[in-house]
Amino acid sequence: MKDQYILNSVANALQILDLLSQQESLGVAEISKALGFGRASVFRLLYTMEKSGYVTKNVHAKYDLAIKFAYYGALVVDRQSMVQASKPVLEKLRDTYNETAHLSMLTSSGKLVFLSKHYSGSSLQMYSRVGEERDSHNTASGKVMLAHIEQERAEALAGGFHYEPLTVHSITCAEQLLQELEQIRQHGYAVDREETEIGLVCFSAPVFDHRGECVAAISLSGPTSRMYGRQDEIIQGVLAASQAISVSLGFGSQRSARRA
Amino acid sequence: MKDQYILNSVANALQILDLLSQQESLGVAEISKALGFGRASVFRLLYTMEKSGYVTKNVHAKYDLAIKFAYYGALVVDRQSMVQASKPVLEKLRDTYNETAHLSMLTSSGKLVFLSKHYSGSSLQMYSRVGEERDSHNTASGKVMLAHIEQERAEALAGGFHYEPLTVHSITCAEQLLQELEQIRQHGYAVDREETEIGLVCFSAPVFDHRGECVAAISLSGPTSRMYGRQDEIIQGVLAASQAISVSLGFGSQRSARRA
DNA sequence: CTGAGCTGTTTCTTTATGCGAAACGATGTT
DNA sequence: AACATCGTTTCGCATAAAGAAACAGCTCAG
Repeated sequence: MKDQYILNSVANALQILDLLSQQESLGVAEISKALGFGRASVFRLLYTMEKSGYVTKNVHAKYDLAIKFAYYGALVVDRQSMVQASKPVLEKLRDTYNETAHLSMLTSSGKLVFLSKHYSGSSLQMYSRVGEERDSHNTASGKVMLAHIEQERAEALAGGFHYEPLTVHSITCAEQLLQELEQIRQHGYAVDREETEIGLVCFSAPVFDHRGECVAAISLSGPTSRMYGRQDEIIQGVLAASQAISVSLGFGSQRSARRA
Repeated sequence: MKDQYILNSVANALQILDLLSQQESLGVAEISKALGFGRASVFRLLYTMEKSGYVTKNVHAKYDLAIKFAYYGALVVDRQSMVQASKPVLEKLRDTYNETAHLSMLTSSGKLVFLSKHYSGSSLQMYSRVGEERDSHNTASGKVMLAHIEQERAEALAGGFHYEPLTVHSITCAEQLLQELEQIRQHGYAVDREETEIGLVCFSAPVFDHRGECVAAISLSGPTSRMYGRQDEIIQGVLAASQAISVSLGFGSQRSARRA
């Protein structure tokens, strides 16, 4: 009895979808080998998912994720109220500094996920795509979110992270992370100083909803050369933007319980 | 024995996802009522899908599609080679006429789906979102695609459509549709003259890949007032754009078998 | 305060269903 | 022509999914 409520076939089907997200155009046998399910089972799983419109079979009997994912994906993103609320503010932020602006939130597993991206005109800019997940502990927005959720949850998450140093500036342990979270709370913003990639700097500030909960974070990202020279100015801009979004979500209109 | 290869639990799970796409924040009991499954079964299905990251449970034990859909959706769209190839061309087309440009393709069930949308700056523009599906028989791009796939498949699809007239200009039967497809093949482009909505006009042309297959269609949409005045000019622009995209997909580089 | 009527979760039992093994037919390769 | 490998189909058995019903927690009305 591994997990008493897991439905085997459903979990297997979803595993196939995950596999198809990593690699396109897979056949029955390939999936069978990769996941260790019988060929017949894989066939039936794919057959069911094709009839339901979640995968498509091409002429060579290779399978792919269906375009339905694009539609559902767009729905999911649009339903996050902060995406709508942040759009004009982030566009203005992007235009003011001509750097890429993001809106992000935490997943239930404590990773950071991008909800929207507003491209700078520059040809040198951060790679990312909406829906993508990153480690929270080496991104500015991830650290901002961790700093503003319940302390005990943040500590639990921090204890579970995998601190692989990506650059010489990376955070290497939970203690270091928790210490920085304290500073972030004091300053009201977070910085990623080339912690994931040399040359990439990122400033981030929290977004609060009507209950005073931190539900998202915004960030402005760009290359070292362009970011450090006008650091103070940019931080002020990011902070102002985050506050504007919070207000449009109803923050401060009631007596919102702000955490210490 | 309805469909011998359908896996019940998998199909049920996917039905729940479809339901969650229509309505957000549903509880176990609500889903149970809507789909006619037992409460226990719904709970187990949702439990499995949550562990696999396809749905999220919020604090009130209400379920929603997870953000994973956004990521997978972006992957699916990006993998369609014509999305990349068409981007610069469609941006230029949009800028030239300041109207909304779309790239679309047919689904396996013969509906039209939007692969990319390039917004015009105008405040009056067509509503649509990437991934959304429309009936093929009353959209310009749908008709273009039908006109350029295998004749017998087009006829089979045309016979299966549901011809509900949306405006006085709508196509009302398969014969009328097939007749128009013939004209579209002769002219090389299709027009939607307020067939879905009074006031909305749309011009579309086919995109061919390296084998000479019609794999997509592009379109330019706008209000009657702005479209009809420069009709000929716009049609030329759309045709030129579609040919440019076809060429960048390798059309014409080999001896591509063009259909009659 | 209490009881009715909702939840979501858990347990249990029975049956149907999903599973693997193996045969089949079609393709393509050596 | 023999072989390998693919997707599909069949079959029988053990398992796992489904439903009924008990349970616990909640809200609300009287």
